[in-house]
Amino acid sequence: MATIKDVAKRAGVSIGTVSHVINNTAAVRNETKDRVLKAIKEFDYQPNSVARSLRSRRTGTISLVLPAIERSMDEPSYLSDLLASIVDESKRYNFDILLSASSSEEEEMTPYKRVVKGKMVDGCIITCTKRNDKRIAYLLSENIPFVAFGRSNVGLDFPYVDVDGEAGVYQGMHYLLDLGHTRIGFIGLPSELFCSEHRLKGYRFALKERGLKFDPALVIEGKTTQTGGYRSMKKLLNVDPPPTAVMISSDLMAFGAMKAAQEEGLIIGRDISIVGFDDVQMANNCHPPLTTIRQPIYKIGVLLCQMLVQLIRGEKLSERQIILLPELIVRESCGPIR
Amino acid sequence: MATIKDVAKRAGVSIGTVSHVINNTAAVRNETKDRVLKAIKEFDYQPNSVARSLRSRRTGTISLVLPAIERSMDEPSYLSDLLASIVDESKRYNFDILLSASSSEEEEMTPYKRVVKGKMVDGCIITCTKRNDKRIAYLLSENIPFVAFGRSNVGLDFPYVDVDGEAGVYQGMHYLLDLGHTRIGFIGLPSELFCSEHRLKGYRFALKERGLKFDPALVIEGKTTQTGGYRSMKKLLNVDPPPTAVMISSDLMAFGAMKAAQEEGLIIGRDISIVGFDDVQMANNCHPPLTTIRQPIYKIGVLLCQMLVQLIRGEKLSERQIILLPELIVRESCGPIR
DNA sequence: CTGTTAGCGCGTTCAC
DNA sequence: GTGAACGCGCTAACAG
Repeated sequence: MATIKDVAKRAGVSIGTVSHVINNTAAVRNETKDRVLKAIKEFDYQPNSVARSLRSRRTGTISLVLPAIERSMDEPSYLSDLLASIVDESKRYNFDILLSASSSEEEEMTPYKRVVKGKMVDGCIITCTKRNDKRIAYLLSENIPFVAFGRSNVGLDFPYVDVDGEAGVYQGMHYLLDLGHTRIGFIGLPSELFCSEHRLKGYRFALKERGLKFDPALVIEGKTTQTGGYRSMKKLLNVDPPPTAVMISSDLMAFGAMKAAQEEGLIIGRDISIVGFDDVQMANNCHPPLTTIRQPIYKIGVLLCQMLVQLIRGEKLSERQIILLPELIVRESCGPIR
Repeated sequence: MATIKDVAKRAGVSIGTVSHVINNTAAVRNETKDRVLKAIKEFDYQPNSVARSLRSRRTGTISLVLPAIERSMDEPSYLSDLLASIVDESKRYNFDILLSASSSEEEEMTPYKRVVKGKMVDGCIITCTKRNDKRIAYLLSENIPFVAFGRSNVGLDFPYVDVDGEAGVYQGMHYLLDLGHTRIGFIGLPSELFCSEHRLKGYRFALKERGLKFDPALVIEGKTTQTGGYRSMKKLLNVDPPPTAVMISSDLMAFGAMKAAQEEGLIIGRDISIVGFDDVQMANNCHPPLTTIRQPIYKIGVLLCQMLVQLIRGEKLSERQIILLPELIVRESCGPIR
């Protein structure tokens, strides 16, 4: 494998000069430049990025650690969509993405220490923020550029992009209430996820506003999987009397819930109304198409990237905390009370 | 940031000794070892992976370049599922995944050169193999460990895992023919994808076997997106007479096709039968659930990882080329001819 | 404009 | 058992 030395020798110049023409870091006479370029071409020379990173302290790589709680990416959750947009956007800044998996909840910090402190990446994006999220404190203390998708309860100032989950759920509830539903179930996220409480708050607030009383039997906390949604829905349908509508905290769970309802012979949008949260791609492609609260996930990925890149470049963020408003997308999974 | 030097100084030993205790590469007296370990803990020292990679010529990272043809990962194609399994499996070998995006068809090779020749990764997985795939020749010539998901027509011996697309489509066709369909459409993949021809072959073969003649009007080549499937289906439904069943080369396209058919007022499984290919997660969750040809994608990801890791370790592959048999999964998107 | 040189942080001989 | 010294390939000062 050719190194910069070989190129220098072939071109009859010093390695410094070669470096300069590669990085355009100093003016080089055209003639010499051409010789260098020619040598580079001849060897099909490619600079060793590892050596380059060691020297320059930059890797051109962003870390994304997949949370253990997500059971990796087996299911079409928002995470796939987010990753898609991050991949797209990071490309624009010539960053690659280093995907690591945390094996378990306890070892949650291991990949961060290895990847981040080991200097394999210039910064990282964290998702799925939790209450008392250890990662945030760690990254702040180590002074590593990072951006979070989601707020947290740690009393720390850190850059994030989040969606107003309370407002989102409130919109969905408003819609269901306007359809005449009064007995509305709620399938929530695991309480360790910080966003779970916002969504629940939106549910309670909408209820309260209409003078409806909060019935704990109608509120279930499920795992963030299709199976989690499926099971939660089954439970909800066994409540007496069962809800006529259900607000669900993620589309993924909503898909499972739809399946559960259909198994019970219910026609979704007629016998039972369902509102999801996320608006993942598939929400528009299932049958019936799912009415849901759209997180502008593509935009979120774009913002996360842009902010992180700014941070990496040492620029100051114009907006350090961004909260986006979600939007109700009406499709066909809801109907009026009968 | 603490380096190995700091640790050595603190422990009152040389950096060589520290290196030995970290890598367990020589016997160190227990007492000294403890001192080193203590110093490591005190500094929360983490070896610099970049320096380590430069020296050892290993990065512990696998490359996956997202093909430009897939329009990244915006849609729930097999790629998401494959990535999920690769992430899971690579974790078992302590490999991270470097995700890069190729910006355009012409610059297809750029990310490979940069990432692979730049020594950022120990090996790579390529997907979406094409006819005359340049990447294969390149990686072979550079002697880089790699494994492909998919065969190619290049007359080269390279390690791959693939699915027998011909047999898969044949199974689907067999099923449709047994339901009494004789006018069966086919939505194929872009012909640049090498697997497109196998699938078409399965279609033609099944037809021929039953003495049915091949009607070019019923065969459409679409982009591998939902929109591609949607458009292809619309075209197919405009053929006179339209097909009563359609064999589609990917689930993603099938989802789009289902939408197209439903828009025309057709009941899928009654008015028109649809068979997909892949069995992505959503195939079981759409309505009606999609009858499809299952690629054992999780297993494929696992095999790809295992083979690549073996290659990286310099071991010989027991099986250098693996072709898996797909399986017909009968759900509800097909019905008998009426 | 071009060459020389000093590290970046670590692993690895090879002495001791 | 332990330490000194070299070099992985490159960038960035600085000198000329």
